[in-house]
Amino acid sequence: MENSEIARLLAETADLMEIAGEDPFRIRSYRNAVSAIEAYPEPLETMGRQPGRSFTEIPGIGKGLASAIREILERGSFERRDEMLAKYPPTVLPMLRLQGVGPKTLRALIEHFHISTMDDLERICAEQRLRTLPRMGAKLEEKILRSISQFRQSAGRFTLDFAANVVEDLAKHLGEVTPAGSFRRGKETVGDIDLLMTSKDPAGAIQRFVSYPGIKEVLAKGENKASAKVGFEGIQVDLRVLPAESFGAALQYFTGSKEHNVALRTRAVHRRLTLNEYGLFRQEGGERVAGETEHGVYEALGLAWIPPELRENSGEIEAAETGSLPRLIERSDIRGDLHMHTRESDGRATLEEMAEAAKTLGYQYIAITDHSKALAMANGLDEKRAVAFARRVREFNRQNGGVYVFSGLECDIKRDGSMDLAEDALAELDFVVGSIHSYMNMEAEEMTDRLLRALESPSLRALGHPTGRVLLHREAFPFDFARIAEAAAARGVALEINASPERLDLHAPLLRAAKAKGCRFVISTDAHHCKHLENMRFGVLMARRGWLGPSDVLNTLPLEQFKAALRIS
DNA sequence: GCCGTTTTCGGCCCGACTGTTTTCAGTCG
Repeated sequence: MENSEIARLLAETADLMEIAGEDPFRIRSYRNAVSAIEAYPEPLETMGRQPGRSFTEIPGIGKGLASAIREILERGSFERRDEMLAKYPPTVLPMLRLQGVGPKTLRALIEHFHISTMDDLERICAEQRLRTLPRMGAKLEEKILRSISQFRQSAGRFTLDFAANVVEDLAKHLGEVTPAGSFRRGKETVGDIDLLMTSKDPAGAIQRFVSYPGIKEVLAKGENKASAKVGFEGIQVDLRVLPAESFGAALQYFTGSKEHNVALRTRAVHRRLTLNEYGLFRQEGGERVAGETEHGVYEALGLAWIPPELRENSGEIEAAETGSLPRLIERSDIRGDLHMHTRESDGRATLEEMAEAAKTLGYQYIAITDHSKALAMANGLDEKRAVAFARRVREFNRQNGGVYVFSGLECDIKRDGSMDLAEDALAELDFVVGSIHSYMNMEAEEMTDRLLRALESPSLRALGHPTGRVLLHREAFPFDFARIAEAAAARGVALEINASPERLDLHAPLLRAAKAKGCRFVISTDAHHCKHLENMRFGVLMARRGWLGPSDVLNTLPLEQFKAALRIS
């Protein structure tokens, strides 16, 4: 069993305990354990088999949780979870994710209306019965209904990191598979996963697939194709086993997008060719022109091979025809990571651990950007602590020859657009990221003014997660993006591509718009522990979808050039 | 439930908004 699954069971139990109104400190311990386990580099299952070792080695895990973990590894659940599930069915849990619904409200709803699903809650709100409860009114009914509808829209979609884990696991089980579909295009959320492979023994490959232990339900099983729901969340995976001669055509076909494929097929027809998932053929005589490789298919259509991230029929075919496709940024171009948190605020690792992890990734530099004081819950830094931290970082760099650390801050942009910390304190820091974490329900005009004012701050280097969206959860807040991009370009403030798979903010259309306005970018992980640093790849995918090359992204610069860009000696 | 002790108990990040009230509980970050 994976660490993430153990963490999920504990988190679910903590949610249920919260609804039941149990001791908040005990619940906090569970939540601490969840993030400790998620961040833990070693599989607990392996660790549990090693004599002389105990889960209490992990900070945040004591005797009680260690025994719960042992129980989970033995039988897939533990006593307290079973108890809680006897009280409340797991179907109540998704309702906790709705805006305006917390554990207390949910408990009141369950007790008064005996609801157990989101459908029940929707009905209560639609019938305007929620308002019969104390302290609940029409506004909450509306808010919940809005939130339910948004939840429905995102249901059945998954974040990229989740899909990546499924793909990696399946690849271990199946051998060489090639993902296609929106996953291969690097779309920020995916609905299902398409996997392709070639094999001399298709039946054997299909059999291996349907016997994968993570499979929840086999939806279809044929000679060359099978579909199944995989994992607890039930993401659909389609596997296709193909003959080698049509692999490239199939890869092209199943990678899409639909719009891109329509344009390609039209192009083929103009050339008296026909393109399908089996290959590219002459209309007269049916002779195969291409199909073994994707490159061959594009070449036969008079096009350069198009990177999957660009295949949205938004100019890439024209560029491929004229040989003007951009040289896209790659993960190996990245020299540093400029947004991360440590224990100083709400991160889990120390500055030293982050620097070490960055070194392993081959980086030359990082910026530590903990939260500022407005995020009290994250133990954000005030002026005094920020300046002291900058001193500590300078000391670290003197003593340490490895990765160069820039002192930074993720400074809250307050309601009026001013910075959370005084400018003289910010001036002590090397790299200030400005981010909005509150008052996201402003009108567009007010929000635009707020961001414009923030961009006036002389210390600001980058605008963090600029639209504030959280995938599958919260929409971007409204503002005039074109004006902000123009102002950022004029002020020399970089726009962040936040690589956290929950955000992936900015996304492709905005990146292209911003690039056209002359903006520069940084790709940053917003890591809260060392493992998160690996999310850089998702940020790079986003940048590629936005047609960005290395010269558009500041953290491709080697250390000395980056310092020069910041005017740091 | 964890942790660290002033070591077997007592403390454990908190400030502000929202919608509902008419003084504040619950949510959010």
